[in-house]
Amino acid sequence: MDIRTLSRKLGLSITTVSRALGGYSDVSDKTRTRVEKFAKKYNYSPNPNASRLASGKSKTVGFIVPLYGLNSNLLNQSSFFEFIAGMNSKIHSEDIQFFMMFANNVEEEIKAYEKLIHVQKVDKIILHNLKTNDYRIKILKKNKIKFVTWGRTKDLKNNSWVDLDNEGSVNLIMKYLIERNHKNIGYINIVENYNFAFQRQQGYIKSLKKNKIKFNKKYYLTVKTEEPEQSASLIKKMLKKNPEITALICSTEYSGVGAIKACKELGKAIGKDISIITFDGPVVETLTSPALTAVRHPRKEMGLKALDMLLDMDKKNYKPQSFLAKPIIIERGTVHKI
Amino acid sequence: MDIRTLSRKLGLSITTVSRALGGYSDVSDKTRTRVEKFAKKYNYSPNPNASRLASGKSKTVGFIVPLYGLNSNLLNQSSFFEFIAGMNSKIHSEDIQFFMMFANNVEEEIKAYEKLIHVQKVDKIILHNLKTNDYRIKILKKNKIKFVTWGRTKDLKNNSWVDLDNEGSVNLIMKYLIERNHKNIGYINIVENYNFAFQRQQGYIKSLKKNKIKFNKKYYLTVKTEEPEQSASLIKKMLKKNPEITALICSTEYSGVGAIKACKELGKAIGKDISIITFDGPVVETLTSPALTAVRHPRKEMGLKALDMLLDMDKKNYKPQSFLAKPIIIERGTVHKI
DNA sequence: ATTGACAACCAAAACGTTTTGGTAAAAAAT
DNA sequence: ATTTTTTACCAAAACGTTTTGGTTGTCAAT
Repeated sequence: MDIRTLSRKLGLSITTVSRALGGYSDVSDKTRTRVEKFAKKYNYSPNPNASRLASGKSKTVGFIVPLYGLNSNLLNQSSFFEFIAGMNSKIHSEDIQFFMMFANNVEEEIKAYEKLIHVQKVDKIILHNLKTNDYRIKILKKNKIKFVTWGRTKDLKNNSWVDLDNEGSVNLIMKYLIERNHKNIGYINIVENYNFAFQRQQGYIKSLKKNKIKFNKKYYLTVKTEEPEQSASLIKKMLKKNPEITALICSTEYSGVGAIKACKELGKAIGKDISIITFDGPVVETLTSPALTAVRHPRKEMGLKALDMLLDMDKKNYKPQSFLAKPIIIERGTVHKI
Repeated sequence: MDIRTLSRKLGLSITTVSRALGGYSDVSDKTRTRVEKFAKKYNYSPNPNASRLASGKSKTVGFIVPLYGLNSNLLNQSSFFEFIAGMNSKIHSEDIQFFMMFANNVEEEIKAYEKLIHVQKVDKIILHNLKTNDYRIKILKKNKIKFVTWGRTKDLKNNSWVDLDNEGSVNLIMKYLIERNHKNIGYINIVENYNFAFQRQQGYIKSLKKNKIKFNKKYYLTVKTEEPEQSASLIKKMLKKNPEITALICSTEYSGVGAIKACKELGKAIGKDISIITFDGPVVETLTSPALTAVRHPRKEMGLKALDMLLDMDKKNYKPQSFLAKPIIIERGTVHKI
């Protein structure tokens, strides 16, 4: 069914049918509802290619997935695909399409953006993993392509972004632990030149202050790798020197695994003598024994919000927005009450 | 740059430019190379929407990701996204686009297929997770949409598919173990009503026969869940009753984790007294201690092949194809030589 | 010298929409 | 009663390609 035959059935012009379905005000309500009825009846939906061609709008959201450097392990991170699933869920209701490309190195990435912009003519892009002075920003601005970033950045003013609430999640954990009478709380972070790691460190320090607990640097350590072994040995040292520690917060699931190992080796009963709580790593959390109590971020929601913002940008009074994903705690029994 | 201005610069008609770039034979080689040169110089590439509209071909590959039932945990399975990355890599070279949708329940899935076919007018689809008497097959055949399946099925004759070589991978493992003088090899499978589990069981039995080792049903067990604990307790029992077992093959990374636990609890030195080898679970394998020796399937390649097949279907002499992904072993030290 | 085949090109139609620039009738303002 | 505005509609152009159905000129075969 195309618009021509539909308009004939209705006894209307193609124009009127198009404008009725497009929501224009120069169609009477009576006619509009009639058109909508017929469209539904005959299962009409505009040919997307014709529509995009005629309107000059591609209605395409671009998204490039880097698989190199810091992101070479990305396919193993389910959180990433939760975000994508969140964005994509908008397809069900909105007339948009996605153009996702994977890039195995910088050259491929640059070419991918070129393709997105000049061949596919996407009108919107979701950016993530921003670097300082990011080359992509220039390209996007030059081509006047709207974008939302996943992750905050100081480089950009007045842009829309979504991000994890890292400070908030540490706050949440601290509150959770302090309510259970923990005071000597250790934090195992990943090196702070990761943005999220820095934010979590800040959250830890601020939370302590708020609860009038002195920051003890002996309780705070950073690891460089994602290897559980490294964490394990550092944690073991920390716990040996500071046996008064009753709870450990681990910034990654890898250090969570390390923490379990360290505690076991020291003969500490997890969830009895010592508590462990970790950040979202859904695949790993339940494989440890005991399964890890963890903080979970609603990444699907984050993806959805990012797309909402992108779609909102077409509206007249659009103002930059931001969204912090609020975490929740999933209890599994590695945290005890004193 | 559009084709009109390009053709003017060349002093040729639009038709000739289009046909030159389209590879038609009614253009002289001289002209064709000239056209190609200019196209490159002026960075011309046809507007995809105009092209799709005029040709009546959407050049779109559809792919629906179920996130319910058996697949509710899919976003946590990196292997899945490796497959997608493999398919998508074709975007870099071919003039195609993907239309991926996530479905949270059957209703959404059905609607998603409708959308794919009637709104987006995809001309090709990759199907996976086939059920017997799958409703989707009927829809696709009715609408004459070409498809390739991920996973073999007996329901279909003469269709193209890609799949893991489950029997082959068990063969590979058995050979690997037997070369290291193992004879009493245990197998921890998941319940055999999963297709892949059945194929692996067959591989195990055939491999034993080929190597003239008697199948001992005491060495073979199946687990129902993905919980390591369940595997651990069953494996412990098995090893207690049959201490002569020197190697364990685990069909999932979850039972791999269980196996490690069981062996530790029995005081067996992994990689010394007993060997453990598991199937691909990249996130988990390296988190255990010791890290697990595992079999890895090239799922990216599988995705790529699936797309190759789909594209080949447009050719004249197309015949159904199939592709079995050949596994490799990643050594990490949980397998010893006797 | 005529015919047929072939090579190389092209004008115009087609694809299915949206948008532009109207018109006619009805309603409101003068 | 006339003019202006508003409402509700429409014909035709535009979007940028591909495809159809040619034409023209060259060369070989008759």
